Amino acid sequence: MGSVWSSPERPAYPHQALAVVLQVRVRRLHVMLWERPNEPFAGAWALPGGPLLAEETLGASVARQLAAKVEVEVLGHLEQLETRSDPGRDPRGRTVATAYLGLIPAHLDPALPEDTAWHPVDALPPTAFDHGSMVRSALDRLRAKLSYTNVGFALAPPEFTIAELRELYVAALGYDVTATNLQRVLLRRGVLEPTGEQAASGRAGGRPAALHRFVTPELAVTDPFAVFRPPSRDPDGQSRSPGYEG
Amino acid sequence: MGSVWSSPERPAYPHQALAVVLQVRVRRLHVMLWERPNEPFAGAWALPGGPLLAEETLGASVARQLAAKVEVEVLGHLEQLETRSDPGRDPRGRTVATAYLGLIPAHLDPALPEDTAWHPVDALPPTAFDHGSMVRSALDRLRAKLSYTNVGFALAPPEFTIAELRELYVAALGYDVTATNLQRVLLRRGVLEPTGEQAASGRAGGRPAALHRFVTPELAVTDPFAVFRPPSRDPDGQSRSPGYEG
DNA sequence: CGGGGTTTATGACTATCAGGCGAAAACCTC
DNA sequence: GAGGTTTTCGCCTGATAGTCATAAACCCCG
Repeated sequence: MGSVWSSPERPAYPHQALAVVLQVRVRRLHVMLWERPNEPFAGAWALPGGPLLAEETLGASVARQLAAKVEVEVLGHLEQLETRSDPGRDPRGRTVATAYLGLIPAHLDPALPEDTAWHPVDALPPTAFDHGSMVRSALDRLRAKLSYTNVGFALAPPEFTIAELRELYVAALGYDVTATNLQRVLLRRGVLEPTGEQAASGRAGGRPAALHRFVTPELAVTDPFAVFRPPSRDPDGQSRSPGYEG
Repeated sequence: MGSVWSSPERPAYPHQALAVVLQVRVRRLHVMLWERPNEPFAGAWALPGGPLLAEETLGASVARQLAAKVEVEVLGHLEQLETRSDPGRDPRGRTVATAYLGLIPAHLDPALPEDTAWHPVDALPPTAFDHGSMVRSALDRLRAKLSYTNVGFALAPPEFTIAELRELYVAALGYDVTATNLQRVLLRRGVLEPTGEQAASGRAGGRPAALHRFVTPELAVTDPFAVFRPPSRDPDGQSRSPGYEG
Protein backbone atom coordinates (compact mmCIF):
# COMPACT_ATOMS: atom_id res chain seq x y z
CA MET A 1 0.00 0.00 0.00
CA GLY A 2 2.01 2.96 1.25
CA SER A 3 0.82 6.48 0.73
CA VAL A 4 -2.22 6.00 -1.42
CA TRP A 5 -4.41 8.78 -2.86
CA SER A 6 -2.01 11.64 -2.33
CA SER A 7 -2.73 14.60 -4.55
CA PRO A 8 -2.13 18.35 -4.74
CA GLU A 9 -5.16 18.80 -2.51
CA ARG A 10 -3.96 16.08 -0.22
CA PRO A 11 -0.24 16.66 0.12
CA ALA A 12 1.71 14.08 2.06
CA TYR A 13 4.54 14.56 4.49
CA PRO A 14 7.28 12.44 5.97
CA HIS A 15 6.36 11.83 9.56
CA GLN A 16 8.76 11.04 12.34
CA ALA A 17 8.25 9.58 15.76
CA LEU A 18 10.56 10.94 18.44
CA ALA A 19 11.12 9.86 22.01
CA VAL A 20 11.95 11.95 25.03
CA VAL A 21 13.35 9.22 27.21
CA LEU A 22 13.88 10.25 30.81
CA GLN A 23 15.63 8.50 33.66
CA VAL A 24 16.81 9.46 37.11
CA ARG A 25 20.54 8.82 37.32
CA VAL A 26 22.51 9.61 40.47
CA ARG A 27 19.84 11.92 41.82
CA ARG A 28 19.39 13.91 38.63
CA LEU A 29 16.85 13.60 35.88
CA HIS A 30 18.47 12.86 32.52
CA VAL A 31 17.30 12.70 28.92
CA MET A 32 18.68 10.43 26.24
CA LEU A 33 20.15 12.31 23.26
CA TRP A 34 22.37 11.44 20.34
CA GLU A 35 24.89 13.68 18.67
CA ARG A 36 24.26 14.50 15.03
CA PRO A 37 27.31 13.89 12.85
CA ASN A 38 25.91 15.68 9.79
CA GLU A 39 24.19 18.89 8.79
CA PRO A 40 21.82 20.28 9.63
CA PHE A 41 22.66 20.78 13.26
CA ALA A 42 25.92 18.84 13.01
CA GLY A 43 27.32 18.45 16.50
CA ALA A 44 24.05 19.30 18.14
CA TRP A 45 22.10 16.77 20.17
CA ALA A 46 18.82 15.29 18.99
CA LEU A 47 16.07 13.06 20.29
CA PRO A 48 16.14 9.43 19.21
CA GLY A 49 13.54 8.58 16.59
CA GLY A 50 13.01 8.47 12.89
CA PRO A 51 10.60 7.98 10.05
CA LEU A 52 7.17 6.50 10.50
CA LEU A 53 7.04 3.43 8.26
CA ALA A 54 4.22 2.37 6.04
CA GLU A 55 2.45 -0.15 8.21
CA GLU A 56 3.16 0.86 11.76
CA THR A 57 1.44 3.13 14.25
CA LEU A 58 3.32 6.01 15.82
CA GLY A 59 3.54 4.13 19.08
CA ALA A 60 5.03 1.09 17.39
CA SER A 61 7.34 3.32 15.39
CA VAL A 62 8.82 5.05 18.39
CA ALA A 63 9.30 1.72 20.12
CA ARG A 64 11.00 0.29 17.06
CA GLN A 65 13.37 3.19 16.66
CA LEU A 66 14.18 3.21 20.32
CA ALA A 67 15.19 -0.40 19.99
CA ALA A 68 18.15 0.81 17.95
CA LYS A 69 19.37 2.66 21.04
CA VAL A 70 18.33 0.56 24.00
CA GLU A 71 16.51 -2.67 24.66
CA VAL A 72 12.83 -1.84 24.59
CA GLU A 73 12.23 -3.94 27.70
CA VAL A 74 13.80 -1.27 29.86
CA LEU A 75 10.98 1.13 29.06
CA GLY A 76 8.65 1.46 32.01
CA HIS A 77 6.20 3.72 30.26
CA LEU A 78 5.55 5.32 26.89
CA GLU A 79 2.91 7.89 26.06
CA GLN A 80 2.23 10.35 23.30
CA LEU A 81 3.10 13.95 24.00
CA GLU A 82 2.38 16.27 21.10
CA THR A 83 2.79 16.73 17.38
CA ARG A 84 4.87 19.50 15.87
CA SER A 85 4.10 20.71 12.38
CA ASP A 86 5.90 23.98 11.83
CA PRO A 87 6.80 23.90 8.11
CA GLY A 88 10.23 25.29 8.94
CA ARG A 89 11.13 22.94 11.75
CA ASP A 90 13.47 21.01 9.48
CA PRO A 91 15.51 23.18 7.10
CA ARG A 92 15.79 20.32 4.58
CA GLY A 93 12.06 20.16 3.98
CA ARG A 94 8.80 19.78 5.69
CA THR A 95 8.27 17.00 8.20
CA VAL A 96 5.72 16.42 10.89
CA ALA A 97 6.98 14.99 14.14
CA THR A 98 5.16 13.35 17.02
CA ALA A 99 6.96 13.29 20.34
CA TYR A 100 6.56 10.57 22.95
CA LEU A 101 7.49 10.52 26.60
CA GLY A 102 9.43 7.44 27.67
CA LEU A 103 10.54 6.52 31.16
CA ILE A 104 13.22 4.11 32.36
CA PRO A 105 13.38 2.84 35.95
CA ALA A 106 16.37 4.01 37.91
CA HIS A 107 17.83 0.60 38.66
CA LEU A 108 18.57 -0.12 35.01
CA ASP A 109 21.63 1.07 33.14
CA PRO A 110 21.17 0.02 29.56
CA ALA A 111 24.14 0.11 27.23
CA LEU A 112 24.00 2.99 24.75
CA PRO A 113 25.50 3.35 21.27
CA GLU A 114 28.62 5.44 20.80
CA ASP A 115 26.80 8.55 19.65
CA THR A 116 24.19 8.44 22.38
CA ALA A 117 24.41 9.72 25.94
CA TRP A 118 22.45 10.86 28.95
CA HIS A 119 22.25 14.57 29.68
CA PRO A 120 20.86 16.25 32.79
CA VAL A 121 17.64 18.01 31.83
CA ASP A 122 18.70 21.12 33.71
CA ALA A 123 21.90 21.44 31.70
CA LEU A 124 21.17 20.51 28.13
CA PRO A 125 23.79 20.77 25.41
CA PRO A 126 22.88 22.59 22.18
CA THR A 127 19.88 20.77 20.74
CA ALA A 128 18.80 20.17 17.15
CA PHE A 129 15.55 21.24 15.51
CA ASP A 130 12.78 21.89 18.03
CA HIS A 131 13.92 19.05 20.23
CA GLY A 132 14.85 21.28 23.12
CA SER A 133 11.32 22.47 23.54
CA MET A 134 10.06 18.92 23.23
CA VAL A 135 12.17 17.98 26.20
CA ARG A 136 10.60 20.85 28.04
CA SER A 137 7.12 19.58 27.22
CA ALA A 138 8.02 16.12 28.41
CA LEU A 139 9.34 17.52 31.65
CA ASP A 140 6.15 19.45 32.29
CA ARG A 141 4.06 16.41 31.59
CA LEU A 142 6.08 14.13 33.82
CA ARG A 143 6.08 16.55 36.71
CA ALA A 144 2.35 17.09 36.51
CA LYS A 145 1.60 13.40 36.30
CA LEU A 146 3.80 12.53 39.25
CA SER A 147 1.22 14.29 41.38
CA TYR A 148 -2.06 12.90 40.13
CA THR A 149 -1.11 9.52 38.70
CA ASN A 150 1.13 6.63 39.63
CA VAL A 151 3.71 7.25 36.87
CA GLY A 152 6.33 6.96 39.54
CA PHE A 153 6.25 3.21 38.93
CA ALA A 154 8.05 3.79 35.66
CA LEU A 155 10.91 5.62 37.35
CA ALA A 156 11.39 3.23 40.24
CA PRO A 157 12.70 -0.32 40.57
CA PRO A 158 10.20 -3.07 41.43
CA GLU A 159 10.91 -2.70 45.13
CA PHE A 160 12.36 0.23 47.01
CA THR A 161 12.46 2.01 50.30
CA ILE A 162 10.62 5.25 50.89
CA ALA A 163 13.92 7.07 51.12
CA GLU A 164 14.92 5.77 47.71
CA LEU A 165 11.58 6.71 46.22
CA ARG A 166 11.91 10.16 47.68
CA GLU A 167 15.22 10.62 45.90
CA LEU A 168 13.53 9.78 42.62
CA TYR A 169 10.68 12.19 43.18
CA VAL A 170 13.02 14.97 44.25
CA ALA A 171 15.15 14.47 41.17
CA ALA A 172 12.19 14.31 38.81
CA LEU A 173 10.23 17.18 40.35
CA GLY A 174 13.23 19.41 40.82
CA TYR A 175 12.28 20.43 44.34
CA ASP A 176 12.26 18.93 47.76
CA VAL A 177 9.56 16.69 49.17
CA THR A 178 9.60 15.04 52.56
CA ALA A 179 9.68 11.29 52.88
CA THR A 180 6.98 11.39 55.54
CA ASN A 181 4.47 13.13 53.37
CA LEU A 182 5.33 11.22 50.23
CA GLN A 183 4.79 7.94 51.99
CA ARG A 184 1.51 8.89 53.61
CA VAL A 185 0.02 10.37 50.46
CA LEU A 186 0.99 7.49 48.20
CA LEU A 187 -0.14 4.92 50.73
CA ARG A 188 -3.49 6.52 51.31
CA ARG A 189 -4.17 6.78 47.64
CA GLY A 190 -3.49 3.13 47.23
CA VAL A 191 -0.58 3.77 44.89
CA LEU A 192 2.02 2.14 47.10
CA GLU A 193 1.96 -0.94 49.29
CA PRO A 194 4.54 -2.47 51.62
CA THR A 195 5.99 -5.75 50.42
CA GLY A 196 6.37 -7.00 53.97
CA GLU A 197 10.10 -7.36 53.65
CA GLN A 198 12.73 -4.88 54.66
CA ALA A 199 15.95 -3.67 53.18
CA ALA A 200 19.29 -4.37 54.78
CA SER A 201 20.29 -1.41 56.88
CA GLY A 202 23.17 0.60 55.53
CA ARG A 203 26.80 0.54 56.52
CA ALA A 204 26.17 3.14 59.19
CA GLY A 205 23.38 1.20 60.81
CA GLY A 206 20.01 2.76 61.27
CA ARG A 207 16.60 1.20 61.38
CA PRO A 208 16.07 -1.06 58.35
CA ALA A 209 13.62 0.43 55.89
CA ALA A 210 10.47 -1.37 54.84
CA LEU A 211 10.35 -2.27 51.16
CA HIS A 212 7.47 -0.98 49.08
CA ARG A 213 6.15 -1.50 45.61
CA PHE A 214 3.69 0.21 43.30
CA VAL A 215 0.35 -1.58 43.44
CA THR A 216 -0.34 -1.39 39.71
CA PRO A 217 2.55 -1.29 37.24
CA GLU A 218 0.59 0.64 34.65
CA LEU A 219 -0.61 4.19 34.38
CA ALA A 220 -3.63 5.03 36.51
CA VAL A 221 -5.10 8.32 37.61
CA THR A 222 -5.30 8.44 41.37
CA ASP A 223 -7.00 11.66 42.28
CA PRO A 224 -8.80 13.02 39.24
CA PHE A 225 -8.47 16.54 40.48
CA ALA A 226 -8.63 18.68 43.50
CA VAL A 227 -11.73 20.64 42.72
CA PHE A 228 -15.16 19.94 41.39
CA ARG A 229 -15.15 16.26 42.05
CA PRO A 230 -18.26 14.29 41.39
CA PRO A 231 -20.39 14.24 44.55
CA SER A 232 -18.86 11.81 47.02
CA ARG A 233 -20.03 8.27 46.43
CA ASP A 234 -22.37 7.52 49.31
CA PRO A 235 -20.77 4.71 51.34
CA ASP A 236 -24.04 3.00 52.20
CA GLY A 237 -26.61 5.50 51.09
CA GLN A 238 -28.15 6.10 54.49
CA SER A 239 -28.17 8.24 57.58
CA ARG A 240 -26.23 11.19 56.34
CA SER A 241 -26.39 14.37 58.43
CA PRO A 242 -27.36 12.72 61.71
CA GLY A 243 -28.50 15.94 63.36
CA TYR A 244 -31.14 16.45 60.74
CA GLU A 245 -34.80 16.19 61.59
CA GLY A 246 -38.19 17.61 60.78
CA MET B 1 8.15 23.09 -1.80
CA GLY B 2 5.67 20.51 -0.64
CA SER B 3 6.82 17.08 0.40
CA VAL B 4 10.51 17.15 -0.40
CA TRP B 5 12.91 14.23 0.10
CA SER B 6 10.31 11.56 0.40
CA SER B 7 11.67 8.09 -0.37
CA PRO B 8 10.94 4.43 0.33
CA GLU B 9 12.75 4.84 3.65
CA ARG B 10 10.88 8.05 4.33
CA PRO B 11 7.34 7.37 3.25
CA ALA B 12 4.91 10.29 3.37
CA TYR B 13 1.32 10.37 4.46
CA PRO B 14 -1.63 12.64 3.96
CA HIS B 15 -2.25 14.35 7.26
CA GLN B 16 -5.52 15.78 8.41
CA ALA B 17 -6.39 18.21 11.14
CA LEU B 18 -9.68 17.53 12.91
CA ALA B 19 -11.60 19.58 15.42
CA VAL B 20 -13.72 18.41 18.32
CA VAL B 21 -15.73 21.57 18.81
CA LEU B 22 -17.74 21.61 22.02
CA GLN B 23 -20.39 23.99 23.24
CA VAL B 24 -22.94 23.99 26.03
CA ARG B 25 -26.39 24.40 24.49
CA VAL B 26 -29.51 24.44 26.65
CA ARG B 27 -27.78 22.81 29.59
CA ARG B 28 -26.18 20.03 27.60
CA LEU B 29 -22.72 19.69 26.17
CA HIS B 30 -22.76 19.29 22.40
CA VAL B 31 -20.22 18.46 19.73
CA MET B 32 -20.23 19.74 16.18
CA LEU B 33 -20.47 16.99 13.56
CA TRP B 34 -21.22 16.79 9.87
CA GLU B 35 -22.97 13.99 8.08
CA ARG B 36 -20.95 12.16 5.43
CA PRO B 37 -22.78 11.88 2.13
CA ASN B 38 -20.38 9.38 0.59
CA GLU B 39 -18.60 6.17 1.40
CA PRO B 40 -16.88 5.25 3.49
CA PHE B 41 -19.16 5.79 6.44
CA ALA B 42 -21.90 7.34 4.32
CA GLY B 43 -24.60 8.63 6.62
CA ALA B 44 -22.35 8.53 9.65
CA TRP B 45 -21.24 11.68 11.41
CA ALA B 46 -17.69 12.97 11.30
CA LEU B 47 -15.58 15.68 12.87
CA PRO B 48 -14.96 18.81 10.83
CA GLY B 49 -11.48 19.04 9.39
CA GLY B 50 -9.47 18.09 6.40
CA PRO B 51 -6.06 17.90 4.80
CA LEU B 52 -3.03 19.67 6.16
CA LEU B 53 -1.78 21.93 3.38
CA ALA B 54 1.76 22.48 2.30
CA GLU B 55 2.65 25.64 4.15
CA GLU B 56 0.46 25.66 7.22
CA THR B 57 0.84 24.36 10.73
CA LEU B 58 -1.70 21.96 12.17
CA GLY B 59 -3.13 24.71 14.32
CA ALA B 60 -3.58 26.99 11.35
CA SER B 61 -5.01 24.13 9.35
CA VAL B 62 -7.69 23.24 11.84
CA ALA B 63 -8.64 26.90 12.15
CA ARG B 64 -8.84 27.25 8.38
CA GLN B 65 -11.02 24.19 7.93
CA LEU B 66 -13.25 25.21 10.77
CA ALA B 67 -13.81 28.47 8.98
CA ALA B 68 -15.74 26.51 6.38
CA LYS B 69 -18.21 25.56 9.09
CA VAL B 70 -18.38 28.52 11.45
CA GLU B 71 -16.80 31.92 11.78
CA VAL B 72 -13.49 31.36 13.50
CA GLU B 73 -14.11 34.33 15.78
CA VAL B 74 -16.58 32.30 17.81
CA LEU B 75 -13.82 29.98 18.99
CA GLY B 76 -12.96 30.70 22.58
CA HIS B 77 -10.14 28.21 22.75
CA LEU B 78 -8.25 25.73 20.60
CA GLU B 79 -5.67 23.22 21.72
CA GLN B 80 -4.05 20.12 20.35
CA LEU B 81 -5.36 16.83 21.67
CA GLU B 82 -3.66 13.82 20.15
CA THR B 83 -2.53 12.24 16.90
CA ARG B 84 -3.99 9.02 15.57
CA SER B 85 -1.92 6.89 13.23
CA ASP B 86 -3.55 3.48 13.00
CA PRO B 87 -2.83 2.39 9.40
CA GLY B 88 -6.38 1.09 9.14
CA ARG B 89 -8.18 4.11 10.48
CA ASP B 90 -9.28 5.11 6.98
CA PRO B 91 -10.28 2.18 4.75
CA ARG B 92 -9.31 4.13 1.63
CA GLY B 93 -5.68 4.36 2.58
CA ARG B 94 -3.41 5.46 5.29
CA THR B 95 -3.77 8.89 6.83
CA VAL B 96 -2.51 10.42 10.01
CA ALA B 97 -4.92 12.67 11.88
CA THR B 98 -4.33 15.20 14.62
CA ALA B 99 -7.34 16.12 16.73
CA TYR B 100 -7.87 19.49 18.33
CA LEU B 101 -10.21 20.55 21.09
CA GLY B 102 -12.24 23.67 20.29
CA LEU B 103 -14.62 25.51 22.59
CA ILE B 104 -17.40 27.96 21.80
CA PRO B 105 -18.95 30.23 24.45
CA ALA B 106 -22.55 29.44 25.27
CA HIS B 107 -23.98 32.83 24.30
CA LEU B 108 -23.10 32.39 20.64
CA ASP B 109 -25.20 30.49 18.13
CA PRO B 110 -23.22 30.45 14.92
CA ALA B 111 -24.98 29.48 11.72
CA LEU B 112 -24.00 26.03 10.49
CA PRO B 113 -23.94 24.56 6.98
CA GLU B 114 -26.73 22.22 5.93
CA ASP B 115 -24.80 19.03 6.58
CA THR B 116 -23.54 20.12 9.99
CA ALA B 117 -25.28 19.95 13.36
CA TRP B 118 -24.79 19.87 17.11
CA HIS B 119 -25.15 16.56 18.91
CA PRO B 120 -25.24 15.97 22.67
CA VAL B 121 -22.04 14.24 23.68
CA ASP B 122 -23.96 11.76 25.80
CA ALA B 123 -26.08 10.63 22.85
CA LEU B 124 -23.89 10.54 19.79
CA PRO B 125 -25.18 9.29 16.46
CA PRO B 126 -23.14 6.68 14.57
CA THR B 127 -19.72 8.21 14.00
CA ALA B 128 -17.21 7.79 11.18
CA PHE B 129 -13.65 6.50 11.42
CA ASP B 130 -12.21 6.82 14.91
CA HIS B 131 -13.96 10.10 15.49
CA GLY B 132 -16.14 8.77 18.27
CA SER B 133 -13.17 7.99 20.45
CA MET B 134 -11.69 11.37 19.63
CA VAL B 135 -14.77 13.01 21.05
CA ARG B 136 -14.26 10.92 24.15
CA SER B 137 -10.68 12.13 24.46
CA ALA B 138 -11.80 15.71 24.09
CA LEU B 139 -14.39 15.25 26.78
CA ASP B 140 -11.88 13.83 29.22
CA ARG B 141 -9.50 16.66 28.55
CA LEU B 142 -12.12 19.35 28.97
CA ARG B 143 -13.44 17.89 32.20
CA ALA B 144 -10.02 17.58 33.71
CA LYS B 145 -9.01 21.09 32.73
CA LEU B 146 -12.16 22.64 34.13
CA SER B 147 -10.80 21.80 37.54
CA TYR B 148 -7.22 22.97 37.40
CA THR B 149 -7.29 25.69 34.76
CA ASN B 150 -9.53 28.57 33.79
CA VAL B 151 -10.78 26.98 30.53
CA GLY B 152 -14.25 27.85 31.66
CA PHE B 153 -13.73 31.23 30.05
CA ALA B 154 -14.06 29.59 26.66
CA LEU B 155 -17.44 28.14 27.51
CA ALA B 156 -18.92 31.24 29.10
CA PRO B 157 -20.05 34.62 27.79
CA PRO B 158 -17.96 37.66 28.73
CA GLU B 159 -20.17 38.37 31.72
CA PHE B 160 -22.42 36.04 33.63
CA THR B 161 -23.99 35.30 36.98
CA ILE B 162 -22.73 32.52 39.20
CA ALA B 163 -25.94 30.59 38.59
CA GLU B 164 -25.37 30.78 34.85
CA LEU B 165 -21.77 29.68 35.21
CA ARG B 166 -22.88 26.81 37.38
CA GLU B 167 -25.17 25.59 34.63
CA LEU B 168 -22.25 25.55 32.22
CA TYR B 169 -20.02 23.63 34.59
CA VAL B 170 -22.74 21.12 35.39
CA ALA B 171 -23.40 20.54 31.70
CA ALA B 172 -19.73 20.20 30.84
CA LEU B 173 -18.74 18.06 33.82
CA GLY B 174 -21.78 15.86 33.69
CA TYR B 175 -22.42 15.98 37.41
CA ASP B 176 -23.74 18.45 39.92
CA VAL B 177 -21.72 21.20 41.56
CA THR B 178 -23.06 23.77 43.99
CA ALA B 179 -23.07 27.42 43.13
CA THR B 180 -21.71 28.36 46.53
CA ASN B 181 -18.63 26.24 46.22
CA LEU B 182 -18.02 27.06 42.59
CA GLN B 183 -18.06 30.75 43.37
CA ARG B 184 -15.79 30.54 46.37
CA VAL B 185 -13.22 28.33 44.73
CA LEU B 186 -13.00 30.30 41.51
CA LEU B 187 -12.88 33.59 43.37
CA ARG B 188 -10.16 32.51 45.74
CA ARG B 189 -8.06 31.20 42.93
CA GLY B 190 -8.27 34.51 41.18
CA VAL B 191 -9.98 32.97 38.18
CA LEU B 192 -13.17 34.98 38.53
CA GLU B 193 -13.84 38.56 39.51
CA PRO B 194 -17.07 40.52 40.00
CA THR B 195 -17.69 43.19 37.39
CA GLY B 196 -19.45 45.38 39.94
CA GLU B 197 -22.69 45.37 38.03
CA GLN B 198 -25.63 43.13 38.57
CA ALA B 199 -28.03 41.26 36.34
CA ALA B 200 -31.70 42.18 36.15
CA SER B 201 -33.65 39.90 38.44
CA GLY B 202 -35.81 37.34 36.71
CA ARG B 203 -39.56 37.41 36.07
CA ALA B 204 -40.19 35.77 39.43
CA GLY B 205 -38.21 38.32 41.38
CA GLY B 206 -35.40 37.23 43.60
CA ARG B 207 -32.28 39.03 44.61
CA PRO B 208 -30.42 40.32 41.56
CA ALA B 209 -27.26 38.37 40.85
CA ALA B 210 -23.85 40.01 40.70
CA LEU B 211 -22.18 39.79 37.31
CA HIS B 212 -18.77 38.15 37.07
CA ARG B 213 -16.10 37.72 34.45
CA PHE B 214 -13.01 35.60 33.98
CA VAL B 215 -9.94 37.58 34.94
CA THR B 216 -7.79 36.34 32.06
CA PRO B 217 -9.42 35.31 28.78
CA GLU B 218 -6.69 32.85 27.91
CA LEU B 219 -5.67 29.48 29.23
CA ALA B 220 -3.86 29.54 32.55
CA VAL B 221 -3.15 26.84 35.09
CA THR B 222 -4.52 27.86 38.44
CA ASP B 223 -3.53 25.18 40.88
CA PRO B 224 -0.73 23.10 39.38
CA PHE B 225 -1.73 20.08 41.38
CA ALA B 226 -2.95 18.93 44.68
CA VAL B 227 0.04 16.99 45.85
CA PHE B 228 3.76 17.46 45.91
CA ARG B 229 3.72 21.17 45.35
CA PRO B 230 6.98 23.01 45.48
CA PRO B 231 7.60 24.18 49.05
CA SER B 232 5.33 27.15 49.72
CA ARG B 233 6.84 30.38 48.47
CA ASP B 234 7.88 32.24 51.57
CA PRO B 235 5.70 35.36 51.80
CA ASP B 236 8.43 37.61 53.22
CA GLY B 237 11.23 35.16 53.85
CA GLN B 238 11.34 35.58 57.60
CA SER B 239 10.19 34.25 60.93
CA ARG B 240 8.96 30.86 59.93
CA SER B 241 8.18 28.44 62.71
CA PRO B 242 7.92 31.01 65.52
CA GLY B 243 8.15 28.44 68.30
CA TYR B 244 11.54 27.35 67.13
CA GLU B 245 14.63 28.03 69.18
CA GLY B 246 17.99 26.36 69.57
C1' DC C 1 -47.72 49.36 51.03
C1' DG C 2 -46.95 45.18 53.35
C1' DG C 3 -46.74 40.01 53.08
C1' DG C 4 -45.56 35.85 50.57
C1' DG C 5 -42.62 33.84 47.23
C1' DT C 6 -38.22 33.57 44.85
C1' DT C 7 -33.44 33.97 43.97
C1' DT C 8 -28.83 35.19 45.35
C1' DA C 9 -25.21 36.16 48.75
C1' DT C 10 -22.73 35.29 52.91
C1' DG C 11 -21.03 33.35 57.00
C1' DA C 12 -20.44 29.31 59.95
C1' DC C 13 -19.32 24.70 60.41
C1' DT C 14 -17.30 20.20 59.06
C1' DA C 15 -14.32 16.99 56.80
C1' DT C 16 -10.36 15.95 54.35
C1' DC C 17 -5.83 16.12 53.44
C1' DA C 18 -1.13 18.03 52.68
C1' DG C 19 2.75 19.55 55.23
C1' DG C 20 5.89 19.67 59.17
C1' DC C 21 7.90 18.33 63.60
C1' DG C 22 9.51 15.47 67.09
C1' DA C 23 9.67 11.28 69.62
C1' DA C 24 10.26 6.50 69.42
C1' DA C 25 11.82 2.35 67.15
C1' DA C 26 15.34 -0.49 65.17
C1' DC C 27 19.69 -1.22 63.59
C1' DC C 28 24.98 -0.58 63.43
C1' DT C 29 29.79 0.00 65.38
C1' DC C 30 33.00 0.34 68.90
C1' DG D 1 25.90 -1.43 76.49
C1' DA D 2 26.61 3.55 74.95
C1' DG D 3 26.51 6.52 71.13
C1' DG D 4 25.28 7.37 66.46
C1' DT D 5 22.26 6.71 62.42
C1' DT D 6 18.20 5.95 59.77
C1' DT D 7 13.45 4.96 59.47
C1' DT D 8 8.78 4.99 61.24
C1' DC D 9 4.89 6.73 63.49
C1' DG D 10 1.82 9.85 65.81
C1' DC D 11 0.42 14.53 66.66
C1' DC D 12 -0.36 19.09 65.36
C1' DT D 13 -1.22 22.81 61.98
C1' DG D 14 -3.03 25.13 57.98
C1' DA D 15 -5.43 25.30 53.77
C1' DT D 16 -9.37 24.40 51.35
C1' DA D 17 -13.39 21.82 49.46
C1' DG D 18 -18.07 20.78 50.62
C1' DT D 19 -22.51 21.58 53.10
C1' DC D 20 -25.95 24.05 55.38
C1' DA D 21 -28.60 27.66 57.29
C1' DT D 22 -29.59 32.34 57.41
C1' DA D 23 -29.82 36.88 55.68
C1' DA D 24 -30.32 40.01 51.85
C1' DA D 25 -32.62 41.84 47.83
C1' DC D 26 -35.90 41.70 44.55
C1' DC D 27 -40.76 40.62 42.37
C1' DC D 28 -45.81 40.24 42.37
C1' DC D 29 -50.24 40.50 44.34
C1' DG D 30 -53.79 41.78 47.22
